[in-house]
Amino acid sequence: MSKKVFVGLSGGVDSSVTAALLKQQGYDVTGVYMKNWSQDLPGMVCPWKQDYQDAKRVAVHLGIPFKLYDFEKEYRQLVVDYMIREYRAGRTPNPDIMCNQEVKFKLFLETAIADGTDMIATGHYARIKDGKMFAGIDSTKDQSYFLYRVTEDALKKSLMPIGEYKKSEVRELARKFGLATADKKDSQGICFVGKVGIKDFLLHELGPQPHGVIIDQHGKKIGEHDGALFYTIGQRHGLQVGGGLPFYVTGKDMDKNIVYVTTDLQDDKLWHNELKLKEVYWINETPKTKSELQVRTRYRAQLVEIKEILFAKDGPPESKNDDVINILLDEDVRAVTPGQSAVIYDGERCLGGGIVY
RNA sequence: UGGGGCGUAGCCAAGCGGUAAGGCAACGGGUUUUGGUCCCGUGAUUCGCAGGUUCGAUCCCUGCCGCCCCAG
Repeated sequence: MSKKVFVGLSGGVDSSVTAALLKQQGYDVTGVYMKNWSQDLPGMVCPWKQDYQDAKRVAVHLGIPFKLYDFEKEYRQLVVDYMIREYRAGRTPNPDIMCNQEVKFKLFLETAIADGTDMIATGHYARIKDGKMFAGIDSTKDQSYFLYRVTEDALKKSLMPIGEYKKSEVRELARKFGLATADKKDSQGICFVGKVGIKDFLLHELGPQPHGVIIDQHGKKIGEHDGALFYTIGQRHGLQVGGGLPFYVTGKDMDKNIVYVTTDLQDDKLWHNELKLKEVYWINETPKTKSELQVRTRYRAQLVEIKEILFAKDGPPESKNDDVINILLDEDVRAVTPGQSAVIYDGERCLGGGIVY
């Protein structure tokens, strides 16, 4: 009897092709639409119904069973609340990483297993071999960055067939399979916030924030902001201040409600050759200190060579000793941002990573 | 109320007699399963105001208004 696999169908091309490929490979495939968010937001109608229908259409076309898992409550709690909490603390979270860690590869996996499947599958551009994770073949679409907090155990029960293909090939396959989603535009932005934009979403959730001052590299006040929590390190637009050169955010003081900026692209405050990470997670074994490793500080960014990893004894007060590390780099990296993730690679292999603090 | 300088789009800023550069911001679009970055596109019938000289003025002259600096 063939292996049972539940494929997360989002209504997009990638997951559609994932299901088609697995079926072609002889798996006993079931399509599952995860309903994580359905609420309309000011200026945007939530596309979940459309996505659900597209997912169902694909399932029907492929002749596979189709299910709906309603995770709205959990998603709100695990992903959205986390995101809001982080922004309030002045950090810049990555909700999609949290979504993969807590929802797709934990809640969905557990629910699906309990529902009788052997494995799950998703339309991620990454490769899994023996519980190890590797970058997708298409380096321009590689999504392993978003998956570094998925456990080895979960990976062993997961399939990501799309990781073996380039995006253009996936589109081609979709057409070949006759999938309705073949030419559907790629989704972007946080899945649920979508077109609205993070600032509008936070404004909607938290209401107007106290305004404060914007101070440049010379200590001079150059304008006012409408809430420090809306701004992130490295950010250029949205400050509403002009004149001469563009301003980039270099830091924030949440207590004083100050946003610091600079016009100097070489400003020391914009560049770092050391990363302090907390909540460090290794997918498999903990690597040796001085191996030849690389790190990525944002999605699709170039890998940067690591000079040394120091397993720190002290970290931020709330963290345990063994999940804090310092990474020394060979070159400077721009706009290292607290709350964001730094993901560690050994070439194509994704080893794990941590959260900048 | 002696001397000097300046007033060009929301901001910075070139032009100094020939029919308004550029940058920032903003807005629109593109890239992107986080935030951000990045790329492309869009602005003044008009140059503080009022007169004058000239074929023609943002550029020259006069007056007024506003601002800055030095000196009292």
